[in-house]
Amino acid sequence: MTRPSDYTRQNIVKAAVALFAERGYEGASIRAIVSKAGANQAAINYHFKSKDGLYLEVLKVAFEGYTRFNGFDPEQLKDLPREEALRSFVQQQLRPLLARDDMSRYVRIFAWENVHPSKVLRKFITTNATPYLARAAELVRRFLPPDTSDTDAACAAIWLMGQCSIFVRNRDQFVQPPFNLKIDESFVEQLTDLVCGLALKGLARAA
Amino acid sequence: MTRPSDYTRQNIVKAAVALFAERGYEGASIRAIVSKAGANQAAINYHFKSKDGLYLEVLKVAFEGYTRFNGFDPEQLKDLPREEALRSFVQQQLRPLLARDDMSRYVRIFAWENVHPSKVLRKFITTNATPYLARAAELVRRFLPPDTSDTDAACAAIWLMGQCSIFVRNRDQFVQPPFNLKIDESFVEQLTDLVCGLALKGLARAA
DNA sequence: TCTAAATTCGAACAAATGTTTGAATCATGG
DNA sequence: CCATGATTCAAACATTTGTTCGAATTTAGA
Repeated sequence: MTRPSDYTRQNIVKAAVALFAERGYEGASIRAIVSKAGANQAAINYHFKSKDGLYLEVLKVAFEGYTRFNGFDPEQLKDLPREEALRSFVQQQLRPLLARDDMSRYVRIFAWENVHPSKVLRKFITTNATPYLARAAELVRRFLPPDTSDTDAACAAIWLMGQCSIFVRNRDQFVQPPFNLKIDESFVEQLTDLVCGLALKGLARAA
Repeated sequence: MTRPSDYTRQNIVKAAVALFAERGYEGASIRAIVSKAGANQAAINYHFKSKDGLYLEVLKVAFEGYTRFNGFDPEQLKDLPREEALRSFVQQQLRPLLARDDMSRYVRIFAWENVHPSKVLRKFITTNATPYLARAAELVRRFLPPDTSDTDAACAAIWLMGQCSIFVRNRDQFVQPPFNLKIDESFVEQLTDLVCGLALKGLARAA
């Protein structure tokens, strides 16, 4: 592809990521997006065929960026002692708290998708979340009795992720009053210790 | 007020609750709402002044219904042993899983508000969530060392609520494939045991 | 340099949105 | 029964929405 057209294309995607994250799919108009991108209105339909097409591209970018940043390597975790593997997992789950703007925008886009899943991502989740959850369940299972049912293991994995996601999801609200949490590296480290310690001991005692 | 006008008013609110829950504030058009309510389009502006006014009314109804159903009595919990108080709290947090349609709609409306807080609810939260979190922190504090900081206690309370909210929030997704959880009374009871047991042991060991 | 394709641009389109209007209908108290 | 206010209704309003169009401009290869 040519250089200048790629430039406006990237600009549009970048602006779209910001606006979709801030206002959701329906709340972000293409006029607002092209305005922020400094591009023409018809450029969206030219480059992405439609608003849906742009959104799909944004979802790809967000998912790719998120997994590359946050993705945990199941093979790597398998070689670690279960306690260290758990801590590594929790650490990765909490990592977006410290991430720069792009990452928090990706998180927000997925939060939107969570309350109103698009048909596009629904399939996406069905094929991608399953192995992800399965790996998390496998990790948790190392702490549970051998005869634990698949449902119980899945629930335990969800339970573990919930402990992290509530902080990641509501990060922006916790920073403001009345909570006033100062989210820096030291806080996240502290939080990792807290979550990890509590979850670990809970799991260990359950075993 | 007169009887018939109250009837259409209630119909509109009921339809609005359903549609705001399903599609969010912007996704639910007033034409769709009045159509579902079997009312005239101008009725919304007549009864609620504007779409914003209707939404504010819906938020009131949702919050009132939610707290009446889910609200926990701090005085009552104080008299219980800390383990029973914790279990009661978890039980209340998970209760919406079993609730009938109205309650799950309220939960969904708050989920929308969570990704995109309206100015209306932002103040609302600031004044209402604070005491709620404070009470939860107080409950959790009974398991923590006496010198635990306020921030740590608040984090522990958030941590506890996160374990429940992930199930309540994503209830609809967990029912469908690939998760296929069967959410009935026995499951919720089981889940309460799981969450409560894991959290309890985690907290107890931390103390 | 010249040509053909790729890209940008402003304008217009149809559809959907929240709101307002004024007449019609209803309920209610004198 | 009648008159006054409350309520409903269909229609139209002004905006905003996503999309399409054709001409203008830019880019890249011969």
